[in-house]
Amino acid sequence: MRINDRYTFVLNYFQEHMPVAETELHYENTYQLLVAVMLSAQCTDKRVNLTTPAIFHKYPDIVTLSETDFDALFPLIKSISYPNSKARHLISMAQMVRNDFDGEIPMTVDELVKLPGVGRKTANVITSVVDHQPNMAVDTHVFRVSARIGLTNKATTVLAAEKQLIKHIPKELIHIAHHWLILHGRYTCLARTPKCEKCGLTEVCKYYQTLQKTATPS
DNA sequence: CTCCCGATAT
DNA sequence: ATATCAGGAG
Repeated sequence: MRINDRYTFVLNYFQEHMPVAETELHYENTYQLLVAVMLSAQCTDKRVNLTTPAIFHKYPDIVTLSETDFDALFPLIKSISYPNSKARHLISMAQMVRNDFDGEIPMTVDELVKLPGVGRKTANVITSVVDHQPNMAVDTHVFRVSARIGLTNKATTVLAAEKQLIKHIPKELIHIAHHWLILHGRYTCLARTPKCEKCGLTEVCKYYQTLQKTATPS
């Protein structure tokens, strides 16, 4: 199957079968989204959502977050993955936004990645979700699902996967396709035990085809 | 490349 | 017991 036909099939499937794609991180503004995404590294959204209400109550904006210290913030995120790194990064991030960006969270990838704790994936999420810029954030789900269903061809790095996805997905669909891939990965195309019997993409899925070949006949 | 690093599913 | 979770820094 040609690569363009593959993309068309997958995007049409998501368009018709995926419910309204919304991020499951809870947030009410750009500041809260940035904090939530920074906390979500190697952690489930569900667990992040358990911790953010207390954080947003105690630190309602960049200024209050920039004025706190490690010992005050750490207890609020100690049950998240990598709490030490994330506590330090959150405070340093808020201080840099105040000092170098006039207190406003920047809205370009190049500026966002200068913030401590903010990498390319987080910067792509912020600019895509908040400003609808045609950027594709490649997280663990997007990377895995894209490889399995053949949207990315031999991409060994997230950057290579990002470039291929950007090249083939229409600009106006990129930010929603990002959510489609995440939700598909989270609820159907699971990392360890994918629910192929509930997936409508098996006919184009390279991973599924391989499973059929190697399956021991019963 | 390694390290960070708690909670949950399998 | 081990794999995985909206990754990033050194």
